[in-house]
Amino acid sequence: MDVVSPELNSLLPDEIMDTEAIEDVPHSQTDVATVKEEPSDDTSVPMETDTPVAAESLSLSMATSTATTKTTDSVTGTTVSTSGLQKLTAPFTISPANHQIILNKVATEAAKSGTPPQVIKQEGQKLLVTTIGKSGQPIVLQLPHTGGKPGVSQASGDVKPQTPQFKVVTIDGRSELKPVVGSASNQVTTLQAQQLKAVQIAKKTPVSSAAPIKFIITKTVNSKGFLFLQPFPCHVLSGRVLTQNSPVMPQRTITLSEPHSMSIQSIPGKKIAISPLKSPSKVTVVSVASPTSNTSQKSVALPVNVALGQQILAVQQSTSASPVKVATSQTTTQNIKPVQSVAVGGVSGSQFKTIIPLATQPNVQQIQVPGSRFHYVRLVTATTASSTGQPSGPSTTKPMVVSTGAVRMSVPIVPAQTIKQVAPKPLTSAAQVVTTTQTQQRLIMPATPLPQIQPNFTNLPPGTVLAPAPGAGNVGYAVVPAQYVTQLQQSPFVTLASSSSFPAPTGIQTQARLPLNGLTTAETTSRPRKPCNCTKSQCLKLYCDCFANGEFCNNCNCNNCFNNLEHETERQKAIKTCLDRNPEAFKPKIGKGKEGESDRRHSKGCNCKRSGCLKNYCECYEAKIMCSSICKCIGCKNFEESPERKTLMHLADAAEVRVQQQTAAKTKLSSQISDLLMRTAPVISSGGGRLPYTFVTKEVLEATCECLLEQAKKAEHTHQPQAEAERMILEEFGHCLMRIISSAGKAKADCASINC
DNA sequence: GAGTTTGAAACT
DNA sequence: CAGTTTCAAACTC
Repeated sequence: MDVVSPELNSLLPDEIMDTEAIEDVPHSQTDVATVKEEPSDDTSVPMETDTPVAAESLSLSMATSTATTKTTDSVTGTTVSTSGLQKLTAPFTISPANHQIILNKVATEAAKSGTPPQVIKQEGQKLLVTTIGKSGQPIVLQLPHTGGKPGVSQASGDVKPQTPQFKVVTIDGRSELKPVVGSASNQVTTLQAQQLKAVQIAKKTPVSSAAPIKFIITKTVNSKGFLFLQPFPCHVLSGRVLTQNSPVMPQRTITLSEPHSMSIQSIPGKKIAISPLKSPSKVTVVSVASPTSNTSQKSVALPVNVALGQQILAVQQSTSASPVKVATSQTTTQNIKPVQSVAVGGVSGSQFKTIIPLATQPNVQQIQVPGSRFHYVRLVTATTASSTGQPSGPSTTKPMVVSTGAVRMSVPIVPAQTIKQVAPKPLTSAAQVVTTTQTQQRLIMPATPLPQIQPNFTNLPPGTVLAPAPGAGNVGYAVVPAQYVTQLQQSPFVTLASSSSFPAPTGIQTQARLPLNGLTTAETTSRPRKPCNCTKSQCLKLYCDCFANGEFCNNCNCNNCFNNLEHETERQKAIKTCLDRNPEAFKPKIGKGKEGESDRRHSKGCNCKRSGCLKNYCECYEAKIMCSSICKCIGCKNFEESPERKTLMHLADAAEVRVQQQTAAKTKLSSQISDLLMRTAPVISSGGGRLPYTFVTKEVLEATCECLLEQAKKAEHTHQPQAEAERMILEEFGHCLMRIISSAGKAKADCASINC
């Protein structure tokens, strides 16, 4: 699996327009995203795995949401409609191999495939989703200009679907494209701080076990169109996500209530739970359908709270290699399976729906990002069970492999519940998630088969992401550290899907470092955690700081480490054990005070006996907080009036100041050097010749000195004051330098002309 | 870098 | 819940 790059968010338009009409786009379209054709052996219609009969649609509706994206997949083709797309600048690539959608894939990749690169552009809002035609013809979905201004919100409550302007285009120029079914109701409401964008792509349930792929992406954008990746706050989820799968039930509904803008993604037939993370974090959820599942998926209800400005990405993948189709909940000329729907903010409608079919391969590669905690994401295994779903339509049916770019979810996840329906529940203030500019991204990737362990989401480490375990109808969870996704940003070489035939999108490298919301990745990423040195705990006990902080071990010095995705099963068990022992084991020990840091205190208090609580053995002291009444320490010197503590603090402050000064000095020096190099660089590059100072030969130097001496004599003869004399000399020196530089330039020009 | 100290976590 | 053991980080030399 490929990880979505941070720019994926940027790709999402602020506004998405629904389109019902399909327009053919010339093959020469330059703005089209590259689509890779995926040969589909499966002539049968790819359908959702979880629901045999009814297609599932996921819809997210938020009072504050401003953008809506909808994707529909009909038997004959795949249709994606989006609304509010504003910023689509990154290439969007679909990889046939894994049925994955790759976002931000480098253009070179597309070029390699021999297909024209697909680019989603914000301006034209042309491309949203591409599918690969069965015939090998890529399909390009194109969105016409909405005319709406980005960031412009419509009056809340406006559920009036916009006119579908979404275009589906095949590379070969044929209009075989699938009718855009189901008009996405586009509801735009005024965003207080951010705008929500959700894109949902629903796919019809495959008749055969062939891989139905569903892909849901929701995205939240602030008023500036920036996407924020933020850790999940450990808040209670008030909303519920309902993903129950029933052959009888045509639709699945996930309801999310959020007072603020939010985005939610749900995957039909799969369960996705997003657990609360650190407040500013965002979560990306990717669910993968199990290849072997042939039965209806278990219904799961997930209460979900979406934080303001947070973004959620849910990706559902079917394991089968069959072509993926996207179908909207609305009727189309073609058979469409029921789709799961997710309603947010109590607003009904298909708004903010994004379903993206993904490759079914559950390959997972460990990606770790320092500093963050687990994201709790509950992934629902898509069942590939043979469903009553309509057989694949005409030859136009196109298998689709999609890997999406990074998705952000800022939704605390409540323990999943088996609920068929979730009533829209307005988010309470308590459920609010604070949105920050943090750019961390979360990715949920397929996990190895997991035992039926359903950790208490409320107690999971912040930032944990649960990935579905492949299996028939089984819902597995893979707890993925929030850093997982972030690491992708930092480590472009890491791919989520090892099996993916696609090379890791190189675009992630550069894109990952692109400033998001004015902050660079480095700025927004917490500092790397110290590597652990565990030898006996397998990094699966709280002794291990990595594990205790909900992180995978990365670049650690540990031995026999099980704190990675390769040992997800063991890891899950360990987490469960810890939670059984202490439900708050993964919660931060240092609780934030109500008012500032002064109120911060250790949740349990320390038990120091010999350190006087003035060494880092003491967790209170280590956290730079004073011991409190709940501490059981002996001989504590870590209190306000403690002279020892003050002395240590002063020393520490002084040391810190020195370090900062040194750092600042180094930074300044480095900057100066860089600036100098930058100034000289043009000379080098332009002329390719010698630098000006290389012309300062001995003769030139002597001549310069003579000029300066002459100037000094002149000042002396004219009885100029010393200051004036110095000024004259310096001025002359400046002239000399200018002449040297000028001569150097001329010499280079002459040389260049001669060479020519 | 090796050894010691320390206190949280785990265990009984 | 208390006592003991285990463990890895912090610390010292």
